[in-house]
Amino acid sequence: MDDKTLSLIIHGCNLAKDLESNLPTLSNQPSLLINSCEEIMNVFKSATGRLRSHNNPSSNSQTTFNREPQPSAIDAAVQELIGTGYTQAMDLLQAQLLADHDRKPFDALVFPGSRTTTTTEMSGLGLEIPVATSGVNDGSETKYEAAPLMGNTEIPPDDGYTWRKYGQKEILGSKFPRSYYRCTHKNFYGCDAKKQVQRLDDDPKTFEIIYYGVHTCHMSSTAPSARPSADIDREVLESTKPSPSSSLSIPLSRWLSMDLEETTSGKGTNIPMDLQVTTMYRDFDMGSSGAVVPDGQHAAPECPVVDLADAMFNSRTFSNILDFIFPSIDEN
DNA sequence: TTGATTTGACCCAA
DNA sequence: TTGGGTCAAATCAA
Repeated sequence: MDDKTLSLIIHGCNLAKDLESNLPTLSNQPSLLINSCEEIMNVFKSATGRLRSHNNPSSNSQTTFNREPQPSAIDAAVQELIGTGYTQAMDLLQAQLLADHDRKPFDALVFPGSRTTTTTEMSGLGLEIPVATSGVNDGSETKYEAAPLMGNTEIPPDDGYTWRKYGQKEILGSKFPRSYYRCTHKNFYGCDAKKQVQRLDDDPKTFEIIYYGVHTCHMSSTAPSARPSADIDREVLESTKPSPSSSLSIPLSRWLSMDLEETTSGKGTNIPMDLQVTTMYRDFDMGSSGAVVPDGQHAAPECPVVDLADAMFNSRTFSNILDFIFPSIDEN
């Protein structure tokens, strides 16, 4: 797979993520929604076309696709992407691209201090790949997260918890003010979790989020709403039939991912549902931009669209889903 | 009406 | 004294 194909796939994922984050505002603008969906479909269509043509380099026709894989280091990474997990495969892809080509596929942005790295710019398309990393300090945990590319870029990305802003201060030597948040349920459940959010001086598109304390609100049997969506999903998936009219607020794409998960598990994969769910959260724990929750609490994945992609990529019926979404590729 | 945000004031540690 | 964290009244929005 060449860089452009990789760029297309990542671009599609980012577009889907942007669409998800702007669903509340776009829900009453069907024409914009249609345009966004079509754009995403076109990107993935181009990517699948390139992937299939790449698998058949001997063919002169671009309308006939050889489904037999042509093994290579990069193709192996693609297979990994489809077969196991998005995050792991992206790591593998990056490592192999670094090894195969004498250049960096992504520009690594190294933050000061003890933090690790995050990837940002994809060559060619100017794509941003927010990969949050964290460092643990004295009882606090620091996380770096990219600002939304669309919509209100002033607010930090949702991490699955509900926060109430209680202060904002100009910080000496910093260009941007620091915002102070506490858990919405502090008063009712005594939840002492707090966080401080501040934009980086040298990268205004990145938030530095410092978490203090542990969420105790979701431990109360009477406090369901503050729990991260990961926990909510786990329970919903374990129930027999989730209902979108539940009082719990779950983003549309998460329901989509659930439906896909149910669909794939019921259509021939022998993987138990519980194992599949575990795999999905394991993948989130291993990287990407999942929320970091102090003291080992389960992080709430905040990329529901990646959830969807993960469900697709983890599915053995992935190609069937693609055929369903992009039927014209084979028809042409 | 209720809950969230804003913002100036207050408190405290260095 | 100063800077950072928090409080709380005023304001805003759903």
